[in-house]
Amino acid sequence: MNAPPTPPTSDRSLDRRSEKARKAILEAAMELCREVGYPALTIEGIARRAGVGKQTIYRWWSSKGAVLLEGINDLAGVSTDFPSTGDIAADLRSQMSATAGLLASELFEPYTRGLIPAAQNDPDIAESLLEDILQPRIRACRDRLVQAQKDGQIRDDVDLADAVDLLYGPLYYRLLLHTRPVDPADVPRMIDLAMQGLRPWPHGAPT
Amino acid sequence: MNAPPTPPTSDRSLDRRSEKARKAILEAAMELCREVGYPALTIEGIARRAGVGKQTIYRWWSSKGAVLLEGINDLAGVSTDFPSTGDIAADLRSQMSATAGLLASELFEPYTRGLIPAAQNDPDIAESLLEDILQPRIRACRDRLVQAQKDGQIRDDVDLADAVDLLYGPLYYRLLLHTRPVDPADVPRMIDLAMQGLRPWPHGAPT
Amino acid sequence: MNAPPTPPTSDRSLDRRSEKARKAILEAAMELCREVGYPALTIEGIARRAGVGKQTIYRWWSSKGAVLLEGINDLAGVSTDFPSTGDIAADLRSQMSATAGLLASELFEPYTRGLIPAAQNDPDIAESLLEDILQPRIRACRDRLVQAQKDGQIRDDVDLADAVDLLYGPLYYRLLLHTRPVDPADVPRMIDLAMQGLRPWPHGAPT
Amino acid sequence: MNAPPTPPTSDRSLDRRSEKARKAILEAAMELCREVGYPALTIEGIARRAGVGKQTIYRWWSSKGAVLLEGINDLAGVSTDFPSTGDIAADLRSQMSATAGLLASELFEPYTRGLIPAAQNDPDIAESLLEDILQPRIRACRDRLVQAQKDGQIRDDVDLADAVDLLYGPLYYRLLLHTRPVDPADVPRMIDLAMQGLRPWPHGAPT
DNA sequence: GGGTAATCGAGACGGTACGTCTTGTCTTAGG
DNA sequence: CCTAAGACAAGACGTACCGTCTCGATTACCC
Repeated sequence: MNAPPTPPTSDRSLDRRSEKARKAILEAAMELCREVGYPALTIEGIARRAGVGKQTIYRWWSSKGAVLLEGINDLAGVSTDFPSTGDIAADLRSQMSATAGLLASELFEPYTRGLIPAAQNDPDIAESLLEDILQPRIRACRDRLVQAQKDGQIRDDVDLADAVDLLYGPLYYRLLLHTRPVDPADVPRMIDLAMQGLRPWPHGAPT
Repeated sequence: MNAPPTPPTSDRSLDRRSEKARKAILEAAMELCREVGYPALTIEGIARRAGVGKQTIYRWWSSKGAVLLEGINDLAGVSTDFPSTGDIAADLRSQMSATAGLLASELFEPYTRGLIPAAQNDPDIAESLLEDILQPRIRACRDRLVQAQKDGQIRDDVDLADAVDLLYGPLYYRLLLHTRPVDPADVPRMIDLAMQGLRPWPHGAPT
Repeated sequence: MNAPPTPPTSDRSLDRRSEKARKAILEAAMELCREVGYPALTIEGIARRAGVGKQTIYRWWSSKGAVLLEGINDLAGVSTDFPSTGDIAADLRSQMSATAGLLASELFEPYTRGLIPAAQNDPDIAESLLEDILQPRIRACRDRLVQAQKDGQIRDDVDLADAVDLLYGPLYYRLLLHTRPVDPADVPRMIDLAMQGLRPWPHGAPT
Repeated sequence: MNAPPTPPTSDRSLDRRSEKARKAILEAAMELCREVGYPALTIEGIARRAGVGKQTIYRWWSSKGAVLLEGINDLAGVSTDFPSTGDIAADLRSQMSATAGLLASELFEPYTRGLIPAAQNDPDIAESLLEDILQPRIRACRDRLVQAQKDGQIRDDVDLADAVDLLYGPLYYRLLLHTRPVDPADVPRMIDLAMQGLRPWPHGAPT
């Protein structure tokens, strides 16, 4: 789906695409999504703000969601690596606090307000979102958990995909259902909880 | 926000509102949202399918999201009570499996595809969704956890709001980010994980 | 068409129609037509301004044109009589100057802006307008012309229906085509012209 | 007001306007006005029949009246010239009979039923109607009358604007007030009347 | 270093939906 | 039974965008 928008890694000297227009479009889309929200975000509006013809957008992207996706990608950059100090709890704390900070930042509103909603109704967006944005980060986390399990810091019988869900789930739950705002300060407490569990002691010991 | 749609319990003799139209609208909206998705859901389309004038929708609801909200509310009914057998893990399993089943059911697609996305961009929807749909269920869960804590089945120092996030987070994470489909069969495993935590017993046992 | 709106001559004590509502409606309609023009005149608007239910209008009149018709009728009153001093030119001058004054008056805008236009597209309005408003006045003029012809002040071979057209035509021509505003001061000149004709002398006499 | 609808004489290479759409719109509007009348004439209806988006109408015209105006203009064409045989009465007869024929023709119903009524309530329409349709014809008539006056066929003291009113007034009077249908056969009689006047020859003069 | 082909800004086009307004009918209370 | 009030199905209003299309005017490649 995202094929035409040649990624920066490919040979840009072979296409006549205007990098200036591309940047103006992504920036305009991100700004507008923050200002007016995703439903009111409009291809015409993006073109107007970017000083670009509508066709230039339609030529390279298939929907406003696809534009935002590329915008977020540019924004999120490549930092998918996970710290590895040897202490899994500490590493989770540092990485996930940063993540929580990003999710709560207004810079990432197009992600929350636009992409995740769009993904619920557009399989192409859903796939790109998962593949391009989420999976690299999930994989990085998972790799770190594998190491932690080898190090004996995580029980051997724990399915690490489940572990990722347990760690990141609460973050997105608060982000998307608005029960409580996402707050990096809460992250360490939640990590402790996930590590220790709710149960008072090993297995059903004394009353 | 949901004030005008007087619930059937209030004095309908002073209310000239047509119950027939109301039902036709809610049903049409839910159907259409499932069929064409939330972005393509249209007030005009709802009116057409319901055999109703557009004004009749605008008179009582402020947006397509508000219509869906009432539709989901009718659908979800009043069953917010939580089982209480004395075994918290068993109770969570039975309740949360049911919840996972609903979330995965296509009947609830308007909730996933429509309401949660809409809530990201419309504070009124967000508030009603939280107040009318989520909070009653969260409260019910929380009350059960309070009991469990009293019974010594949950550590005393656990913040129960955190506990709710830890339990329900993974469900919504999978639902909305599409990393893995929501599956009731996975629920017991996730509950065990949340109860026990990731960490191996500190040299045998905890406190 | 105008049957239900019982004329003031019939027994109003036998119907339960509210005279208060009737007057309020007529007045509101005339005012609004002057204020916003005929196309923007609305049954709802009339009802609102008159403090009356819409049904009360629909019960007694078939269209906004019919309301105006009755309003104009009330306004124009019964004075259809033509002066008869023995001098036809003088009588025409006095009568037609008054007519020109009325037509130019803003009180009669609903007639110009509403009824005459409406009559072009609604045969019922056209008929009532002709029968109730115009014909009585045309007849009065014609009767006076008959007398003048008997008195030798008008050629015997003149068709008096043509004469009426010749006299009143220029008035309505200016009124409705807006070539020049209707001005009572111009009336005597036009009457002289109609009486004398354009031709320099009897029949082609000297150069 | 008629500025945007660039006439075919101007530089169409800079004008991206679709001539096909323009023609379809004018034709549809004229047809519909004849079929359903002016009040029931609708921009949506015109667009539907013309197979055109509504915006394409709103882009170039300000109201349904403006569309009809252009349609009538296309229809009436450029034939504003007046015959000049030397006999003013004969020339008036030939020209005004033709005019009466047009006014009575159903082709011109949009003019009678639509434009003239619209002009009563819309100053823009009134101005364009006068400027684009009426004045050229009035001027042509007037010029012919000037010649006739020079030729001694019209009294020197006659104001020729008055003369035009006297000649055309009766036509429009019958057309718009529906006292009698407009009939080209009546034209010569009315012209004779206007030329000779109503008054008997001063002391019995003519034949 | 001109030819040429794709891209650019611009914006008209046929459409669909918006949210508002009015239509004419119907129902409800109150006098 | 008439009234004021106002809900109802219907549909037009004028506006905003959709996604496609056609214009010249760059622009940057290739020969």
